[in-house]
Amino acid sequence: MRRDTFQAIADPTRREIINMIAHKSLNINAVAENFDTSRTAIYKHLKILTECGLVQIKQQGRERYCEAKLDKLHEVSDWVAQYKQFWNERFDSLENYLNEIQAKDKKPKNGKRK
Amino acid sequence: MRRDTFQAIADPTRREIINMIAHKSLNINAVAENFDTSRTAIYKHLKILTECGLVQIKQQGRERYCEAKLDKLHEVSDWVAQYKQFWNERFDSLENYLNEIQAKDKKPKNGKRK
DNA sequence: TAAATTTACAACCAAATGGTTACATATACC
DNA sequence: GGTATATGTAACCATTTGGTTGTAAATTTA
Repeated sequence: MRRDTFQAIADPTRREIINMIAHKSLNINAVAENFDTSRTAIYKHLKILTECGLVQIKQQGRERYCEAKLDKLHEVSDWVAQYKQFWNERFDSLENYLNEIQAKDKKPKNGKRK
Repeated sequence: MRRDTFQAIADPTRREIINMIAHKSLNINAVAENFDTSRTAIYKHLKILTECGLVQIKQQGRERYCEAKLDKLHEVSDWVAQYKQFWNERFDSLENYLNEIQAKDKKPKNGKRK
């Protein structure tokens, strides 16, 4: 079974879980309470997320706190960033701005040719 | 059946297809030749990608050319960007750099408080 | 027109996915 | 100790996924 970051965030429930615990660690029951599926179903999502390294679970008494470890999301960010030229709006204008600034600032030898 | 951008790019074969045709449109057979699975399997991936709006197919004689339409990837970019603070390295330094530049350049009224 | 090429798609299949219920275990609380 | 709470997990199920083979249709090309 595939277990990578892309597959992990493909499921909307898992994206919600990430969103939920990114702000504040929650124990497993607390996470599950925010959904109308069973605790077991959420537990399985959490297991997938831990297996992918996006969530870390820390025991505290009888509770397990789910903590978001989102470093791996940079893989997704990197992959998508390759194609930012294709939806050039916001991001593109940010980059253009940066390029302009750099041009003014640093006087690079050659222009924007790759 | 779910059919969204996140699910579309969850499959590594589909990510490869996107990569392949982002540079240059290819007809369906040409895409399939780059994989060791059947043409039918690739055809199905292409169907999913078109249903998600990431690929557009244009007929040209008996051939269909697959063209990448990657605008929708900004959904993924946006979602991931929320969490960039969590893997602060490269991206973070880019942003810091931009912030510094802006600070020098524009003298903003208030700092980085959101 | 006949043959080759390119695509569409039906029918089928094994495995993965996302869910359930039921039960076991571990810890906290009285 | 006994009970309540929090978690782990087995067993099961329907659907989706990603693949296959086989066949049909459309378009060139000879």
